[in-house]
Amino acid sequence: MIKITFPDGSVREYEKGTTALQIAQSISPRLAAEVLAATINGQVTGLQIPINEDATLKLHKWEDKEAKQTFWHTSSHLMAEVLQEQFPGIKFGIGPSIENGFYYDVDSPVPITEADLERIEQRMIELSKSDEPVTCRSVSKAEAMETYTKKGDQYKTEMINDLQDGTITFYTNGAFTDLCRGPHLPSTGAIKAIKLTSVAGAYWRGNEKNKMLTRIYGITFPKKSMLDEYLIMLEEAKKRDHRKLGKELELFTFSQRVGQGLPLWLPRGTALRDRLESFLRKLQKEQGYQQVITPHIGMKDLYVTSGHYAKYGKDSFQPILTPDEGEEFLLKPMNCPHHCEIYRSKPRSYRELPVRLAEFGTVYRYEQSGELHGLTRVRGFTQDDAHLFCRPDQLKEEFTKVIDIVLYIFKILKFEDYTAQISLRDKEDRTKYIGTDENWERAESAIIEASAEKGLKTIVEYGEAAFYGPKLDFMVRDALGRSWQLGTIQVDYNLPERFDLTYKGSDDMEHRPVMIHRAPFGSMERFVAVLLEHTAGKFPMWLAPDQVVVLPISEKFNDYAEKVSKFLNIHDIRAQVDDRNEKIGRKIRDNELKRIPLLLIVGEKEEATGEVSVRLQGQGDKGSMSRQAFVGFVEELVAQELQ
RNA sequence: GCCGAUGUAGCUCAGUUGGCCAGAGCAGCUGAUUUGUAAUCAGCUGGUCGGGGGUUCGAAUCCCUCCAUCGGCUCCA
Repeated sequence: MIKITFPDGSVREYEKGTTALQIAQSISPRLAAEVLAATINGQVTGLQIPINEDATLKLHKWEDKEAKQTFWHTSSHLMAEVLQEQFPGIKFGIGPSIENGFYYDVDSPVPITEADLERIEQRMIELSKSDEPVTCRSVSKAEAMETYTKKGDQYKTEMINDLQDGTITFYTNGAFTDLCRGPHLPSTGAIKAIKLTSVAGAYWRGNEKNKMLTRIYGITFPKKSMLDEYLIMLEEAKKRDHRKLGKELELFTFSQRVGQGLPLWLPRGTALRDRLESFLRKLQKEQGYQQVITPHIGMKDLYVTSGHYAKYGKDSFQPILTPDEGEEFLLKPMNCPHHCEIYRSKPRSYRELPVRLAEFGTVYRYEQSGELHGLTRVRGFTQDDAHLFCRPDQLKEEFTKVIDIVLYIFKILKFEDYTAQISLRDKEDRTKYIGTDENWERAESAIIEASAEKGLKTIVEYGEAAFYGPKLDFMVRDALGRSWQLGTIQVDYNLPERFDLTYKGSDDMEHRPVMIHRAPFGSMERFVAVLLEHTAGKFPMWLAPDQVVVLPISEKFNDYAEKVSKFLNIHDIRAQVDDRNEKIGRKIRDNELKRIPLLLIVGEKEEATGEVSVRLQGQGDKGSMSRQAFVGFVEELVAQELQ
């Protein structure tokens, strides 16, 4: 007999070799029907695996991540079974579960296209109805190798090569057997709703030098209604796609003639961006930043000095040659070298540090064409950049103050779902990095401590640091669940060295300052994109390109509407008049769709009393008030938004 | 850059298997209407069917090529 300990602390005895599924059945048949995976002694495993010794056991229902992963992983095997049947000669790469569903990478002699997906889905449903058991078998490395060598499968044999003998298992569902670590569902019957979402190319093992395999994505659920819900959620998310909203709200556009990845900001988008910039400018001024302006190009030599040319020269727009002198210039891919030269423009004393140079600097990077994506990945963009040159002992404090700015922005704009990623050096390989161990340790601990003190939700990634220093990135998800880096704070020991930046210390000696790169928004483009999706285009009052639109009931009241609008403008409220010859209902509808936060309806009544009738976006009629009271109302709203 | 899909009016989209002067709704313009809280009515304008080349008596439709967009992969100072 073996003892099984449950999460609530209770212990039950079972016969040796009992499976988690049998244990679930012994507790209640209903539980057994709902449970999808188990964690045995901290290891996620399939319900069908016999337990041979005393163990702790946790059973997972759909709500648990472990259950979903198991469910989707089994789904990918079910899909593979169909693919093997319908595409003879097909070879399989890897087929894991992902955050939302699963995929399988395959190498098929016949191309698989989206047109095939529905047919594959149908067959998967058929197979799941027959509720095939999923069985596990341990095999020796030699046997595993032989199985796949016989098939001429270079992918699986390559994987087996990397595995330890004695740890290799095969999983079988129906006619399909796969090299797999598991875990899996006990049988495929639980997979009731299936949607194969897309086909895409993916390099074998993620290396672009390798062959490109076909990746088939899908998602499955235990119930049809859950799939329907998921698909509706996807539709909703698409409605907030910043590319769609940007077009609808006339914020930005692209032109093939101008070039791909080069956004054109329309008047309304520019108004929005201006508000964001002045908001940040004000915060920075409070923290002692100084605003600077630098040109859009710089001599190639500048980037050779900074080291960027060697590393990123091929990813930049190619050098511009002057017609006469034959000098080479680069469109600036970053602002740092220019700012370093500003630092160098005069001797610096320890007393004036930190020097904080800020610039909304537009930079150009030759991103790969396939990587461009709306406003989130472009070839020309404006960083809300600043470089802080400080003494090593000031590093942590400066770092903390930058975190404060980022957190303040997130708070004001109600970004609650973000994670802070701390990128540190690779633990094993320290040769990739420049700078002394002492400096690195100081910088890394400064970041870790500052993040902890600010109570950030952090994940630590080793080996993700830039070659010149560790960094802290703030990651936010877009409407479709894709993760984007917004704010970034990076420590840099490289550029001060390369540009020979110094300051005179209290000891009358020359010292090397530490540099912090930081961009709380990341870039104006990406930030506006994420903000658009976050707010679904309903910007807070203080940011909205148009805060108020005045709607006269008929043309007779255009003059009064104009008067109201002017009155509001004088009080720094962005207001316009919709004087189209349309019915009031029509004007309301159109302006609601444009996400105007406040609409003022004016007609005979209002003109007589000098009042305005107020409508809040999405909330309808709020009654009328005097013009002066309305100004107060707006000011109150804006003040609330900005705390 | 790579794999796959897509590209018809300013926007959203119809145009089955190649065959009358390429359509609709919205937007725009003109006129009527002068409106009280989410679409007033009528008329009109607007398209080298992404660009180029080819097949054919005939191409939005078939083929080639380039460009752009979308979904991924790789990359992201």
